[in-house]
Amino acid sequence: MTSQPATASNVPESGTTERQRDAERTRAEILEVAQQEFARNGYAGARVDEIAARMRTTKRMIYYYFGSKERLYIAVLEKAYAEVRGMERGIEVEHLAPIEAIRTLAELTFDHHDAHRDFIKLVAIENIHQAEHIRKSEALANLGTPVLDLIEAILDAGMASGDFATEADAIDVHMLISSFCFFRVANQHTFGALFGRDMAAPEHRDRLRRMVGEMIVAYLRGQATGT
Amino acid sequence: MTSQPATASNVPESGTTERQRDAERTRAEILEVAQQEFARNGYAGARVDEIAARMRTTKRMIYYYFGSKERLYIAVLEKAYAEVRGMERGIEVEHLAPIEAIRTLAELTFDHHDAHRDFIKLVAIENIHQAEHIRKSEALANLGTPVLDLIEAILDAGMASGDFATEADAIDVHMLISSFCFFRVANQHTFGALFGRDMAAPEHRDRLRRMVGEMIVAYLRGQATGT
DNA sequence: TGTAATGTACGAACCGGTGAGTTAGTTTCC
DNA sequence: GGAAACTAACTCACCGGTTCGTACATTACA
Repeated sequence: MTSQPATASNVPESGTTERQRDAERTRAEILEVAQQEFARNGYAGARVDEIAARMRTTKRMIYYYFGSKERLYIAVLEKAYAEVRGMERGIEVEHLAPIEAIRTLAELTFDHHDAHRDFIKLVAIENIHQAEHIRKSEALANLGTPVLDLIEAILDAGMASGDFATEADAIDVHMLISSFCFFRVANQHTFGALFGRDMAAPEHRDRLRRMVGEMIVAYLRGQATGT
Repeated sequence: MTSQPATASNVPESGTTERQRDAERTRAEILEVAQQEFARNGYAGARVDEIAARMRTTKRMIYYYFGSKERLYIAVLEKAYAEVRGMERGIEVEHLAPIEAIRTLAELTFDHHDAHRDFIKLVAIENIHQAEHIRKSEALANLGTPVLDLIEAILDAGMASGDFATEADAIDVHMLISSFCFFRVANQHTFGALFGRDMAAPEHRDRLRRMVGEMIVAYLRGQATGT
């Protein structure tokens, strides 16, 4: 049996020794490097030796802390999703009118995707594997997202004020926004190769950022004139 | 040196012997199985032995026909993209009014993504590898797409008739439509695991199909009332 | 002193790729 | 028409590097 490290939880407790804090730092460093390696090469393509080579630690320590390549990968996923949740909880749009609220939410989602390329790649990789690893993690299965409540509130306010005419579901709206932001980052390489347009370039990025906001606003206003 | 097969081109010529047609069939079968294997497991995760095991041919023959794992993968990509182009050329919406034309195009794109899961996965995989294989293929680099002309025409007609108020770029519009359709299929597993909603289930699929049409129409009509 | 952390070296399966020879369809030549 | 020559298509056995994972000894710390 492989022994497990002392700190089972990710939260550093108050009564920790210097030794434990060192170990926690090593753990975090492994996760950092592993995230890059997995994002760059996929699960099967990632090399444990390569992760070890890019750090001070040895491969032995990776197995000491995480037990297996798969558990390391799951730990990377959990950390990445935790960061996303944290970011989502930081969004503050309650003070805005519904139209501006949803537009701002869309643009912040856009920025968030733009700033977290590795996370996007991990999600894409995980989907290729049919989310089998996410399902193995109790920390991630059926997690939901804080933004959903936010969207729900904006939608309700918009319908009440008459700004929105389209009866929409919060998850659908979340998907509509996410899909655009996700696609631009995730598919930038094939898109660039096929259409000769680099969607990550500043001028395109800014235009597409405005576009996602206008798109969601136009959709929710909807029903302007009948078909 | 490894010898190359007789048929350098993919197009079966008229003066082919039965032997060559047999070989062509074997080639096609390899591509079919390889597409599944690559789509299921990614490039690094795919096993040449596994592809061989699922057919009558041996691994040696795969190397005889395609030379290397990478060239086989590229051949799979080329075939998949060729099918997409063929489908896109089949779209007929010129007889429709702009609004209905763009809505129909969006819904057909939706259907197409829904019906070609393997292709979606290949694109996702290729993007993880930063499209390095697509760039290695002369057949695929800077290819463009027939739909772009179609969208361009619809956009022009819509602006001329006054149905559309939003000045939009054809590539942007294509991306707006594609991103939604792509995301629903590509990310269905993580989305399902996180939100407990199976976007591939019939009831959701039908609603989302309508949604993509309404979204693009709403966006192009746009500018209903100022901010 | 006991336990957590770490270094070293290695095992064993896996996996992409190949050398070399064989079978059988096609063409050539009389 | 048919034997001989040619070669594309195919089989079999095998290699060598890679890669995840671990056994075991050792060190540093509480």
